[in-house]
Amino acid sequence: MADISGHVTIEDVARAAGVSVATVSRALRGLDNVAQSTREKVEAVAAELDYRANPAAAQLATGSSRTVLVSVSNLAGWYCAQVVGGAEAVLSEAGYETKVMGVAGVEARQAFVEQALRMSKSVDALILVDIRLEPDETEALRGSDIRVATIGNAYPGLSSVRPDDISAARLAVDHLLDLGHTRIALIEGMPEDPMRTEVSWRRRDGYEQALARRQIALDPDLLQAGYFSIDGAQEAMLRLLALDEPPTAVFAISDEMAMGAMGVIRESGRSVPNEISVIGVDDHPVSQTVGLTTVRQAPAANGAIAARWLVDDLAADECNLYTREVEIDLIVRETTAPPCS
Amino acid sequence: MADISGHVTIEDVARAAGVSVATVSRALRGLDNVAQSTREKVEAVAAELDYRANPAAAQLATGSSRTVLVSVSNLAGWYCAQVVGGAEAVLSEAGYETKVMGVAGVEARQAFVEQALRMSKSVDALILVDIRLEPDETEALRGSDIRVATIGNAYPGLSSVRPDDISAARLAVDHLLDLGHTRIALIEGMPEDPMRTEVSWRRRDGYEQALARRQIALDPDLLQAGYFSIDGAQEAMLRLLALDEPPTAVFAISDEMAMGAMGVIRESGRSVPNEISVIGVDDHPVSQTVGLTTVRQAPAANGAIAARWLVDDLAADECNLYTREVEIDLIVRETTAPPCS
DNA sequence: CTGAAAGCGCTTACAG
DNA sequence: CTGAAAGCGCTTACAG
Repeated sequence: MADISGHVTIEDVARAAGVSVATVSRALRGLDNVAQSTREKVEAVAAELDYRANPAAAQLATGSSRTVLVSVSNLAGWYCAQVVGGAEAVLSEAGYETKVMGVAGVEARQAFVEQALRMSKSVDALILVDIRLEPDETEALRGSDIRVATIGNAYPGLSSVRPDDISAARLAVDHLLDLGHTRIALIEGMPEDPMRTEVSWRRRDGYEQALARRQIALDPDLLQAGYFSIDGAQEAMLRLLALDEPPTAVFAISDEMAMGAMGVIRESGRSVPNEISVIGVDDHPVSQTVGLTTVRQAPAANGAIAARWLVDDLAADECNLYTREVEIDLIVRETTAPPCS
Repeated sequence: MADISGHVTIEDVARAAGVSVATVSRALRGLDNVAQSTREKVEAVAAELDYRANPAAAQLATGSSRTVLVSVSNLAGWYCAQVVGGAEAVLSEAGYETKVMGVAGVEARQAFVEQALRMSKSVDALILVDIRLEPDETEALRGSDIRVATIGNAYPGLSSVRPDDISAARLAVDHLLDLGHTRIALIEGMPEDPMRTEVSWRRRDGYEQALARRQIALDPDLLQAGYFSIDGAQEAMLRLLALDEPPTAVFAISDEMAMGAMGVIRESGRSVPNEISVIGVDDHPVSQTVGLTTVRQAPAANGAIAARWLVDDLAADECNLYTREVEIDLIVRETTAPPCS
């Protein structure tokens, strides 16, 4: 911490140690063709001078930046923050730095691949979380020289990790069905393209499948968009309550939306779960405190998995295609109960 | 998106456009000493070749990386995620990339400044959120050539933005006092050093001041560490309920902790707010859904403010010292009421 | 085991 | 307005 020496270069170290810059470079990076005594001297001098290699120079020479970019749809949201946190932990552990980029809104989405490609020179790999890719974009990414892994969505030729969303949704809906509900609402993400994420429609698929198995007809009135936001879910719930025949249970595809819905239900004077059951997905940290029944997913672990793949491939100079579907569990708490009859 | 050309360099563009690399460099960066016709030709060629400047090379030549690092104590937590999100939005808007680094745990904390300094060559500025600095570390940072801004804490010679935590805490406690409570518990962050953040003790100061003004003696039993986590707060609440004379109100210095406490209170069969009032700070998105009374702070805005300072200074090639204390508001909802007597 | 030298892809005085 | 050339600070064959 002592020296604040503006700019100590490898040359300064070489001079002070009485060796060539090549030797300094080798010694400091731990290459094995360096005499032990030389290495020690170089290390001592480097430490004394408080030398730190300039990564830009190293990158220019080697072509590797030792940083990975994680692009997320909503940097500040719980889900994305978890993924970023999980990824960053393994990356920094492995000696990589992590860059983040938020891709919010349609315009950002449009420019995204272009921007990612531009950054491809300053990044060794890319983790894409919950960003929907068009086929030509998938193609462009696959053709570029950076490795990519996606979380939440899966595309041909790209590594991906995601929960089995269809099963997750069926688990939730079956739970409600088992309790005796038949009028089950779905609060989903985006109603339709262009930002609509795969997660949303996969969970809807699960919802539809679960109902179909029990011969329950789909009622379009019970499908409401909540846009993955609390506000959106609150409005969706308001619409559901205004129905001639409101649902007796609601499945929201995120815990935050489930909590938003619960708030609205209670404000309307109805009780959860006695009059309306609510179930979410995530197992958000506060869900436990409000007793929300949910389907757990562990986004931090997903981020860590993707980061691990990338780091391993980078270290081995390989480029494998990995895919992983992670398990989900139903966590029954106090917001679900049989319908009151 | 067409070309996946592994490596188009400035030289390729120069050759194709029939000019020198110097001219390409000037034209593409919009410098003004370039003939309009030349610029157009160069731009056309660059676009056709899908050329993107290698940032590492630019950085080596200019010394600037156009990226800023934001270091946070808990990347995955709501508060930090908000700050990062707010900062990233203004940074990317201004053409900067953002790196993140989690500094969790004591070991990471120890190595932190060293690491930040090492990264100082690949970063133009640093935003430090809720990381406690020792005087010599502050000194080292101030002496380095990167600009730094801190959020949550303030240090001599470094720019900082933070809420007026003392007032925030007083606002919360006064609210409880005004309702008639006198036995008010505090669930704080870390009980003591080394990771204890300034926020925690500032809010405790506010708590103590508010009580002192009303001549209410401090009861050490009512002070419990919640470690800024839900689990921690739940345990703290359990200890409070086990007291011979439990509190009639609790002030938790974060909403998540407040919600954790609420859960425990309700599980114990007591009602909120009838038997025990609860107030938090943050205005976390789900707080609204559970009706939690709180003191609002806007971490995303703080991140944006700090980022804006840095970007402006960088653009103007200045290095100003900014400080800002942001306003906080009391949001009264349904978890606070007069004590039952 | 070590050094001299070329090269990575830009930017920026310096001439013209 | 434009070009030739030096330089940014590393790494890596290539010799020895």
